[in-house]
Amino acid sequence: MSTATLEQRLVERDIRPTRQRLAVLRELSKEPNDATAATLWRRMRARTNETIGLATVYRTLALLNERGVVDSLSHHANERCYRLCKDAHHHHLLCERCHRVVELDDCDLGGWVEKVAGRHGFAASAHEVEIAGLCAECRS
Amino acid sequence: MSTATLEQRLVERDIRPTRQRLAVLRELSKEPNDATAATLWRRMRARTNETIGLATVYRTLALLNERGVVDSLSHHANERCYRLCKDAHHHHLLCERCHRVVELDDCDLGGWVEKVAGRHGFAASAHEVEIAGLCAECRS
DNA sequence: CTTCCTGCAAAGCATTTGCATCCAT
DNA sequence: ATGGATGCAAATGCTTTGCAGGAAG
Repeated sequence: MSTATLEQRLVERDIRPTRQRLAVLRELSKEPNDATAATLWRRMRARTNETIGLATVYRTLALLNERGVVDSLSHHANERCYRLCKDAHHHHLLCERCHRVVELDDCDLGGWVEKVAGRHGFAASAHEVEIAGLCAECRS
Repeated sequence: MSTATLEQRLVERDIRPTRQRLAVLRELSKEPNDATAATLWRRMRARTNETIGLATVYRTLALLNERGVVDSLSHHANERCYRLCKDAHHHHLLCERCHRVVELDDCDLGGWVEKVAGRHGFAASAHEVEIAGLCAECRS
C-alpha cells in the first residue's frame, strides 16, 4: 500500500500523520497476519534509519484501534495482537497450527444476529465471529 | 448447583477435589456473568471461614480452563474473565453498558461455518460468536 | 513415604504514565 | 508561542513461579 494511502487513512480520522505513526502503519501493512506491539517495535528498530520508542508504538496502536484503523485481538492469552483493518465489517479464520489469520470480507449473518439477540431482549450493535481450524497449508 | 455435582465435575476430569478447588467452583457457580480471578478471591476472602491464596485461584482457574470446566474470556482488555461452562458449544451476548454476559445455548451456524471455512481452504474445528449490544434492562 | 497442592512473597512481563523535550503550526 | 507528540525511565497491575510447609493416599 502506498504511503499516500496510509497517510490518507490517518488524516481522514483526524490523526496527525507523524513520522512515527506512519511508520507503525507501514509496518502493519506489511504484516499479513497480526503482530504484537513489541514485534513491530523490534522490526522498526532493526532498521537503523527509523527510531521510535516502545511507548509510542503502544500509544499509536491504541489510538489507531480507537479510530477503527486497526483491530485488536487477544488470542494469545498474554499479549495483545494488532492488525490493519481491511474493511468495516469482517470476521476471522484462525489457523491453530501456524496462527495465520484470514480476514473474511463477506458477512451474511445480519439476520441471524438480529434474531438471536432479539430473542434475549438485546439490541445488537456489533458482532464478531472467529472460526478456528487448520488452513490449507497446514492440513497437507 | 449442589456441591456433589460440582465435585463430580472435577473428578470426571481427573482433578482432585480439594477444598480450594471446590470453593472456586462454588464461587463461579454463583456468578451469573463472568468474574476475574481477583474478584473471586476477594469474595472468598470476605468469608472468614474460607482461606485461599490468590495464586491458588489463578492456578485453579488455569487448570479448570485447560480441562474444559470454565471458559476464559478477554473482553476487558487488561484482565481475563472466567465463567463456568454451561454446555459444550455456545456463544455470547455481551451488554456494552452493564457488561452482563448471556450464554446462548443454541447454535445453528454449523452449515454456515463449514461453507465459509471451506471457501478459504480451512478445515474448521471450532467457532465462537460474540454479539455486543444493549441488554433489555439497559435499553429502557 | 511419596506425590500432589497450597500460601506467601518474589519475580516477570506487557502495558501505561510522568515528565522533560521536541516538533509543527 | 502553543498544543500536541515523543522518548525514556519509572511505575502499575495482572499473572506466574520458587520454595518450604501441608494434606492426602
